[in-house]
Amino acid sequence: MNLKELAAELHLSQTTVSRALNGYPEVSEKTREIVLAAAQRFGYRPSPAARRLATGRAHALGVVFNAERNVLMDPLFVEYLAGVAETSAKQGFDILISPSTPSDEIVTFGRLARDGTVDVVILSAPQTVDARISLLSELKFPFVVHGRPPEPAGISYIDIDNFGAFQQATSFLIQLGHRRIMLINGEEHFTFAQDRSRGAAIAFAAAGLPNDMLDEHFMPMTAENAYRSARQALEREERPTAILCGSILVALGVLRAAAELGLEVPRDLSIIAHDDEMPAFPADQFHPQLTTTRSSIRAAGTRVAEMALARVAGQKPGTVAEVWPVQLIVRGSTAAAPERG
Amino acid sequence: MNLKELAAELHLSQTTVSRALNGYPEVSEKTREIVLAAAQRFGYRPSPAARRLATGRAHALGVVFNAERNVLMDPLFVEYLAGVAETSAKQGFDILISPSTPSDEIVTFGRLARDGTVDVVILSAPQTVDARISLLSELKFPFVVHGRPPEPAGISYIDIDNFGAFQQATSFLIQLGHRRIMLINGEEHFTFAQDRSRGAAIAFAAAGLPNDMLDEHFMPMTAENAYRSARQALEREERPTAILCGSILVALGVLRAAAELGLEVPRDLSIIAHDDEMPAFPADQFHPQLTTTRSSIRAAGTRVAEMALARVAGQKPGTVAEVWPVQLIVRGSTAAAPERG
DNA sequence: CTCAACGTTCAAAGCGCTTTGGAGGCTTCG
DNA sequence: CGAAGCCTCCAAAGCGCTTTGAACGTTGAG
Repeated sequence: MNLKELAAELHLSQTTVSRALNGYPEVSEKTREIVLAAAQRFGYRPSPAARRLATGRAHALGVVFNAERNVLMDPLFVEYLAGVAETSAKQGFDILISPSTPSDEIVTFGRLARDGTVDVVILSAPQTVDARISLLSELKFPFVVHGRPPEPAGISYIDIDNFGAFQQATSFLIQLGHRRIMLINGEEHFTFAQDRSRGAAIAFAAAGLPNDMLDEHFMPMTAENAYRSARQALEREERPTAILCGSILVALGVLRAAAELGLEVPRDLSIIAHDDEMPAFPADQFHPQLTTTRSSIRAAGTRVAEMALARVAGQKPGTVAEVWPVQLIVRGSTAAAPERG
Repeated sequence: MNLKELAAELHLSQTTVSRALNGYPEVSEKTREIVLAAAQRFGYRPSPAARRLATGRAHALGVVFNAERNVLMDPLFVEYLAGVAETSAKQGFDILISPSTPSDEIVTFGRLARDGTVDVVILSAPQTVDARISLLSELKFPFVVHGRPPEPAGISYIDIDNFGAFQQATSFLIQLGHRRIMLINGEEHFTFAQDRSRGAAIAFAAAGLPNDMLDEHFMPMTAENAYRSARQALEREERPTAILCGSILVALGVLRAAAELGLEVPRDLSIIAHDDEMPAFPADQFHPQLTTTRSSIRAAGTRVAEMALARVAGQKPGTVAEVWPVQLIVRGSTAAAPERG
């Protein structure tokens, strides 16, 4: 059943019926009720395609799915998507996943923006030089960012306090007597990796320690990469006594390296990992339970979707710039630094 | 630039231009070339919304994202989605993710089918009694299944040989002298769990062993659940000497349980896990490296997307019914059963 | 009593594309 | 030479909705 038929059924014009259904004021309450009742009764559902054509708004929100990056980075993505999905569903917005390879990612964004298949896009994991942001800004296409844009002015974003988290974690380790600390960070070109790096550096500076005691490594945060780096570092004479891990997966690799070398955590090695709360890998289910800096990526997903929808509803870009605190949760993977041998 | 303008520019009718662009035969090669060149030059891109309205086809493929289920089940989902995304992108199909909770999942499917926002839906993890399949069949809405439908007749699906995989794995363990074998399976209502169960049972029967030696547990396949079950079982007097794991995550939990109890793998306990090839957790990066039954969930994703697109292109349902073989890869987590104590 | 103003409703014109039913020109064949 | 047939192309009618501009009755002020 379409609008025309419904209108005919009611002996009203399409105009009136349309307006009644969409809550416009220029229709009397009595008629509105009748129309709504009839719509209900006939199970009328407006055609999204027609509405889209007529209004020019897609009622959809775009997420670019960079297959390679996501597969590397995250089981996190599911959790994040769940958050996005949740709120957007509430508002009846569809979520369009546009696949892309790193190379044609920018093309994909361009297409999304011009095609009108979505009204707004969500952009994750911004980089220090981010062509996607430049492009969308230039096209004046609505977007919001999950993570810290390199130049946040005039951009709505939400991020967790990566800087604070790693500063706090590093300070904590220093207080425990650790001096040779390894940081297994994400790839250098991501802003979150930079923030974490700065956080750790500041903690060293604040303690009056030379920052060459911080052994920092940038890499895609997989368990395997982490394993390799950790193993190599732990085999050295002057091995680190603590390792800061960019994610739970990284911690997994580090734990394996330590186990293989007969090092006991936390006696011989302290570990702190950042935890985005993947339900599949609860930090407290490890052995030993992991000390973490915790923030919920799912909550971030819901919030970023809200922002995206607000943006569609007309909210100015740059209105929202939230930085969520990150909590240091001390569990069993950290201890005082071992005595000098 | 829209079709009308392009046509005017070329001094041709919209009809001709449209046909030229869409490869219809009733337009001369010469004109077609001119049109294509002009379209290229002006950067003309047809409006998806208009096309959708005119043709009634959405050029999109639906994946229902059951937040709760997916979050529990899988980091796999990302990998799967990557596969789907890959092929659908090639054909210019969008992917629409429809979130749902378990309770309104069926409503979501109904809406998708009736709204015309997608042309076909992909359905994963079919259950022994599956309301989604019933609904879509009844509505005569095109769909394809990833996994084994309870009643496969007239349904296009692709599945891996869960039965064969677990039969093979179980037989292998029996040959190694294991008798008390534990199976940590997925939830009972999934067809894949049933198939795996049957596979293991048949292996016992074939070896002339009573099947009460198979200690089978059904549960959501998280590391934590697995840890709990494994720990409990391994603490018993008559503990299992081998554990079959439904996924790599399950193996992770089992490994932890074994480590905590001081059991060495594979000396005291053999482990075989099913491996869907999550890049984040390569089975050969565990310690010890895991013996697995392997199949690529990503490849399955690409294939199922192909099927979905073929279905849209008019292929009859039930045309495709592929069951992919699963390979047993023997690595370091399996060994001969320990001597009777 | 007249006219302006208001509250409701409507007819019709899009939105940008596809597709039906011809129309015109050119070739071919009886 | 004329009719049939083919190849190209076109005008116009939708697809199902929103939205503009106008019309209609009713009311209230002057």
